[in-house]
Amino acid sequence: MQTPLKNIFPNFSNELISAIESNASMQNFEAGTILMRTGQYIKNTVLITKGKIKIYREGEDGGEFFMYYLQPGQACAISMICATKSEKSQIMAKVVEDVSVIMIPLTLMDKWMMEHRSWYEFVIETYRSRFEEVLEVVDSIAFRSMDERLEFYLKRHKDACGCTELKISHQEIATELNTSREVISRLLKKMEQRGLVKLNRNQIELLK
Amino acid sequence: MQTPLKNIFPNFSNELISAIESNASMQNFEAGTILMRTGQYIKNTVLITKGKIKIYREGEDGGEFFMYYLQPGQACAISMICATKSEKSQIMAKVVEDVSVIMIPLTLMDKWMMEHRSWYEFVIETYRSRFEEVLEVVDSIAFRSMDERLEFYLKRHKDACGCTELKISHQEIATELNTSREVISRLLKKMEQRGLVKLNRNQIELLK
DNA sequence: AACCCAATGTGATAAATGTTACTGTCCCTT
DNA sequence: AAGGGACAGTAACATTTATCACATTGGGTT
Repeated sequence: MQTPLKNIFPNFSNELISAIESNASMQNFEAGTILMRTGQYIKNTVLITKGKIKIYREGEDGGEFFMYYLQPGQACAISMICATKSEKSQIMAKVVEDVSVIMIPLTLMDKWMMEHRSWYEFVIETYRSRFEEVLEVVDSIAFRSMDERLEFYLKRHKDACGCTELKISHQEIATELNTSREVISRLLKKMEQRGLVKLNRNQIELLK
Repeated sequence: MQTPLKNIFPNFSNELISAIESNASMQNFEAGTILMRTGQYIKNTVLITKGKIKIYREGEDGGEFFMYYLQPGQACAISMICATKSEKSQIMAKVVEDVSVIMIPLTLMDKWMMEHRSWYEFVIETYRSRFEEVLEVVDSIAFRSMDERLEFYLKRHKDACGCTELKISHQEIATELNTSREVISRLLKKMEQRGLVKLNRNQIELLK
């Protein structure tokens, strides 16, 4: 029933795959589970083999600002970075689609860096791609107004789900962009008038 | 005349210091120099031994959004991340105080990860601290209004210069926060009325 | 069908931020 | 000393975003 690890992480060496299989534990979580909260200590590095996780930055007032998705074949960069020093998490991770994850203890994460070239490259590439993604998020809030940010948001969700119909409420979008529902409803209406989307109840169809 | 490398990078092993001294080149740049532009290919990892560098994210419209400072004992995380794949720079780096930097070729940056534990730890710690700093920047723009962002900005500049008198124009602050001078002038005036700062020409004195 | 409730639409208004225009001040250069 | 230019103060107005109030819609439940 399980997809072989080699398929999900094609760049991992066979030795690394063996090491993972004999040392790491696989766990499953249902949609809605909070995998990690801001401030919690990180004890494992997390690899995703199935499902989807959303990463948020939490505001002091309870805001949940959407940062990025984690998907199969990816790892949580924060858990890698913090793992080496057992630091506190700076982010919140929420399961949005039932996931299977591989938990790798801190000590191994560090040890494998020296032993497995393919692990080293995977970690570095994870850092790089997440850093870039976060920089794009900075762009979107630093330079753009809400209508452009909304389009950016929708595009990223479309890319993540691989479909054109997003099942998401205006309220949820508003929360994740740290604005209010009314603003999102109005901007979506304008986008509909421009022919960019088609609005249905609990669903946004992306036309372009 | 040179401060020994060991003083600036106390955690580097003696072997690593020797490797740096025999392989890397030291260069000096004057204040105002653009060390790296967005889109340029990165050929070296940069360590700072003297002076200060500011890192910006550039907007399409020419905006220069301030991200963080680089100071002696630190390295450019982007140059490390991108170095391994010779990627394009996602940021712009401007010298703000005459600097001396050590340029480390791509190949060595990567090679040393395996050979020198202290280099490995330095690189990982650089990633971690920069990632955290960028997340704080995200916070400031995602959750806070301009007056709080201004206070955050001033605090970071105070920390970087280690003094309470910032020599900076309102226009420069406005550019680096991607807003307009008038807004900054107004907010600074309010801060002065609240007793947080004292305003002089080309200088802002931080009182608290 | 009658009802409930979450989701959405929309107008009115407030607050924050951006823009324009103009003034004054200080410093440097000539 | 006179002129020019960068810097700063401020008023008036425009735009964007946030907030409040309330209406409407549609799906599910009883």
